[in-house]
Amino acid sequence: MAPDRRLRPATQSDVAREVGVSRTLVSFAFRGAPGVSGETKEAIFEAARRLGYRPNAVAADLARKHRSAVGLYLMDIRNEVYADILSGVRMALPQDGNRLILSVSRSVDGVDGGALESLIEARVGIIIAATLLDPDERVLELAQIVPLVSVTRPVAGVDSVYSDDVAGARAATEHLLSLGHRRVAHLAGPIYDGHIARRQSYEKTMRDAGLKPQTLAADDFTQEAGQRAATLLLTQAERPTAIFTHNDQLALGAREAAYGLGLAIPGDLSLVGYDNSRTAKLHGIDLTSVDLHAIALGQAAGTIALERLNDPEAPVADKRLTPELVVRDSTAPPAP
Amino acid sequence: MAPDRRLRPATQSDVAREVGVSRTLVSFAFRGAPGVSGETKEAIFEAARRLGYRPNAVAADLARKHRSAVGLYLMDIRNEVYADILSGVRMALPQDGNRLILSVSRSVDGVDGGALESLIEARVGIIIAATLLDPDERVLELAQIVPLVSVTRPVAGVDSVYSDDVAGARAATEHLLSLGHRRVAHLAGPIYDGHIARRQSYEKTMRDAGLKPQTLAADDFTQEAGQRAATLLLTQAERPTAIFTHNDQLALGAREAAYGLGLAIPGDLSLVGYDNSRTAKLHGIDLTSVDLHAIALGQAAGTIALERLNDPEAPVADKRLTPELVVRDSTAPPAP
DNA sequence: ATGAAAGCGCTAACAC
DNA sequence: GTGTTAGCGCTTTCAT
Repeated sequence: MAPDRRLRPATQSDVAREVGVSRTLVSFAFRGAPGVSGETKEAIFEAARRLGYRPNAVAADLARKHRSAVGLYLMDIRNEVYADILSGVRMALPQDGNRLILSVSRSVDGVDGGALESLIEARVGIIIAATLLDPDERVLELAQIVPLVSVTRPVAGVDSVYSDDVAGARAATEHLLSLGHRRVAHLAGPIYDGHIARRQSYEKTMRDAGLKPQTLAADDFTQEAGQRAATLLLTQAERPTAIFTHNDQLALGAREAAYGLGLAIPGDLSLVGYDNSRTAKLHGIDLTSVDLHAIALGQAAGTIALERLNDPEAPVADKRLTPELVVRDSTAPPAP
Repeated sequence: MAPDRRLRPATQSDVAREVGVSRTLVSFAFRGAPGVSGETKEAIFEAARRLGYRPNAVAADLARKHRSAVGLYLMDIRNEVYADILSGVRMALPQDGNRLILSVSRSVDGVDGGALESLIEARVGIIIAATLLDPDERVLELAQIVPLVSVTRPVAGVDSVYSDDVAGARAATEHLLSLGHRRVAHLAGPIYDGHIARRQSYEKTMRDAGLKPQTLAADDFTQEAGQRAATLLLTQAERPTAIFTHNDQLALGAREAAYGLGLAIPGDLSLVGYDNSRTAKLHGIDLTSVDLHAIALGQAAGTIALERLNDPEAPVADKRLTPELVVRDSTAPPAP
């Protein structure tokens, strides 16, 4: 039967007392610091095991006046992109050493739950945030409180890792235009200052082609919101022959809306998403989508976070990756 | 310009000095403890705001010898079920008060990253774990180190909240049998002691009907693993006319495998998943699936966690919810 | 209503 | 190689 650690977890003092040495040695032993004889070390580990001692990383950070935990903020746990970013971040962090504390904003009910706040209170040393929706000034303020790496969105003066949304949205829009579409609509996410590059790039591309952009903002980033908004878009007098959406979830919603109205894809409506999620690849879905290389994004963010942790004075990082349009069967020339 | 808190975040002492009172009063004020005059309180909050003081929840926990953070372990961030559980847990936790620290096991690459371990090191007061794959004894050991609530899986002697997998798997299997299928296969997840109720229930249901069960374990819980395993299943001499899978991701993989082999669903193959995920509901996917009410599961777990935190001596909770089979177009009678 | 002092589990000089 | 001591930011008796 294991010792009952529930009442009072063993501490370094307990281990020290058990072995008959000072707390310092126990501390040194556990951190692999030099200056502990092999024998003592053995004895310490032995006693620690027996007592069920586990280092208290939190107290250690407090004493060290140095926060080793990295906080990862994810905007939307239901979006695969964020799972990929998490994966990437993990790859970049050393196996042990840095603890990773997660915090997600909206999960299904749109409840924020003070996700960022909880990271700050947990006293992480740095926050990797994907995706921040706040205005730039607010992000800068946050970065003042705790070092921040902004992922998927560039913020001047703050370490940023992102995909070139301008290029991605342009590629998507041009793909539709090159197929012969003229009434190409854009289904945007909710309006947030920091998240409008795709929309702007779409609108510019349309105007450059001499066409009138039509953007509709959904009230959320979810499939349901996409369905609601797309229904509006598709029941207009002159409905668009193609829709480019801010993300795949919105595209899937638009897809449901189209089928609900009896429209075929790509026969009556071409559809381009953004994220290149796993669902987009399914047989029968075959959604044309822009891949933003989320795993690479996460990896870069993790690396930058580590550097920032080690050197607060390092120059601000600004890393931009190039997205890639993946063409599938949801896009085709418009019906004649 | 905001004060630069990066160099040294303001502490209670700073605030106390600023106001000209003792640290104790600042502490009292921030916790709403009685015994601080209205005026002093005002002055303290004012100074705190000016200095950009933020309470250090971690240090507070240390001093209080009481851990207020609740840790949430999620097995698979790419599975919607876990996003729903997170939502439910959040609903149950009071807005402020308890910090929620997340930790996920496999994200995309199967890297564990010591997810549970990191929760323990973060010194959470209780861990809500969904889904633990370890054998019962190991779970009991863990629960010794820190109170644990097991979600989606019952463990004797440990607070548990789960869905009735036996009933769910039976309903799924019986549905296929009632359609007239006789060669019904089961695509299970990787073999873990704690996660075999669905498989066992399927096998029992088959035998009770006088049929021979055929179970194949995928090497992961992912769509890719499902596709690999299902390809094996479907290229046998006598291929099954129906497959019941451990979860929706495996079902989606089986779906890809079927299409890859030129088989129609449900014409040549009936398919039943588990989770009733959003993808299952998509037009063109229409996957028959078992809903385990993940949000309710999370809510119950959160409630139980709070109770356990307040009363370590409370009787062990065992809460079982009833799942529900949702029939869609992926199931039909077998071809004659 | 307010403050002094001890202590939470740990690290980090600095002695010996 | 080992021990002493003074914190880290906070809570909590116990005085005043």
